[in-house]
Amino acid sequence: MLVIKYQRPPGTSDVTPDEAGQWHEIEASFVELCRRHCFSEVRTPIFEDTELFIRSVGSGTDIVSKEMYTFEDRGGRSLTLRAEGTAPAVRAYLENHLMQQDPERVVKLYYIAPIFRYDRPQAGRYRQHTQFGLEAIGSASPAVDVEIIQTTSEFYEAVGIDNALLKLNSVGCPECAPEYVKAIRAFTADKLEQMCEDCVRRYDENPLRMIDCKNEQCRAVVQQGPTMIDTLCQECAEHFAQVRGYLELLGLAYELDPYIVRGLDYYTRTAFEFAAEDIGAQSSIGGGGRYDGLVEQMGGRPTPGVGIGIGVERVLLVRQQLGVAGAEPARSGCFMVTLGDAAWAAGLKLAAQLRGRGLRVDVDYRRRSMKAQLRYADSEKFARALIIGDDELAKGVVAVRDMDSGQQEEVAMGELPEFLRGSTR
RNA sequence: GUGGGCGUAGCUCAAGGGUAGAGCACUUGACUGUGGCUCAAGUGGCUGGGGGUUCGAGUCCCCUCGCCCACCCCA
Repeated sequence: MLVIKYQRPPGTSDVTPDEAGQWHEIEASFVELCRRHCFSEVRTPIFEDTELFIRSVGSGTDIVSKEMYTFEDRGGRSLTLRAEGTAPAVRAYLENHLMQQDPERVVKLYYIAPIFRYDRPQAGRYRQHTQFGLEAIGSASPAVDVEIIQTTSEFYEAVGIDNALLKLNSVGCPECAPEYVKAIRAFTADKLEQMCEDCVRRYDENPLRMIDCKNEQCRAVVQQGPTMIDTLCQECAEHFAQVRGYLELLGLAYELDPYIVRGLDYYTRTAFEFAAEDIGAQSSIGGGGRYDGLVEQMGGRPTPGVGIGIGVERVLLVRQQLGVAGAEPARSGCFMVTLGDAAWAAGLKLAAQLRGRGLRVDVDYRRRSMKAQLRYADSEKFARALIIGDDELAKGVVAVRDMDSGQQEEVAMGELPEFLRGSTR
């Protein structure tokens, strides 16, 4: 075997020509939905000031404490490869004054961006992955939460995913969230001996993590206890009720899941996640929520916001699992089949001319036999073979062969662009 | 970061101490200028890498790299 000297870094992947079509397909679906819903694209640098992520995501989170790709540049700045999509979008919102002096303007942004996290790779989890993201900054209206959810839901449907399950929760605000922490601590205090080691540790360090523990015994305990929804303050409870009302108004199905905890500190109120089955342990194909304190925390005026990140590689996994992977590419374009040196030269010239007219044309640089050229034209799904040999040259024609039907006719060389126009891209 | 499984041809997989194989794909031919079907032949391997045991190692042992699965975490 070929000795391969260099390999991709762990947890990264190449999108090969075979797969690129699928990427284009789902990117096009996403962009089209963003257009309909009036989200505008924002493109931010692939790295940011390290502090941006620490301050927004939270220094205690796994992302910040052990998953960031952080490095120092030659000027001594600490930079970090984009670990998350929301913080850079909010930074760009503030830095470019996208609110245009109207702090209540609803700024709807989308991005398609690689995200980097140092983690142990496994199916559906990579060190570089791609997120399609939506952010709506400037409004606290629960209808905005629902538009984010709706747009995402429409996206899944557009790319053939019909089994995405929306899980919904509210994590409250800085007023009421601590109440829940107190409540769950109080409830579990005398039940720790029934719970796993991790949860005993979490009791002190991060009690919220106890509620999404997968251990069955822990679940049994937690399910008897209070839920976040029970301890919401009146404003948060009202907001959440309205989110649910809008979801119902728009006919969006969801499942209440009081055990969703988001791993980033900036989330407030609405938290949601889209889950798909059968792609392994990493079943979340999109997740997000509201972040009403983030803009202010990053130096802006108090401004509410809500957004989502969609895991593109996981979307592709689900499509593969469901068998909806891209349609067979239709036959297209022309393959130039030439015999002999004079025909080869004429073919090159003709190919250039046809490409100038917008047609897709390739030639056989290997100068192989006619049989080999036709076999190649067939296997590469060309719609037409343009055959030129001494006979055709003498008559000033090209034999145009339809690769589906096998029908062939001679067309005068000068009339070829006209003949092919529209019929063969 | 912890535990477990797996790395053999471009792809999917055989061979479990004694000459590395099959199917598909690719190339060529049967068909002197006509693809898809059929038949035949051919190209293609330092068996992931390094070390060890042995007369002899895909095969046994150690190290290493990578992939997969679970934990954890997240999209």
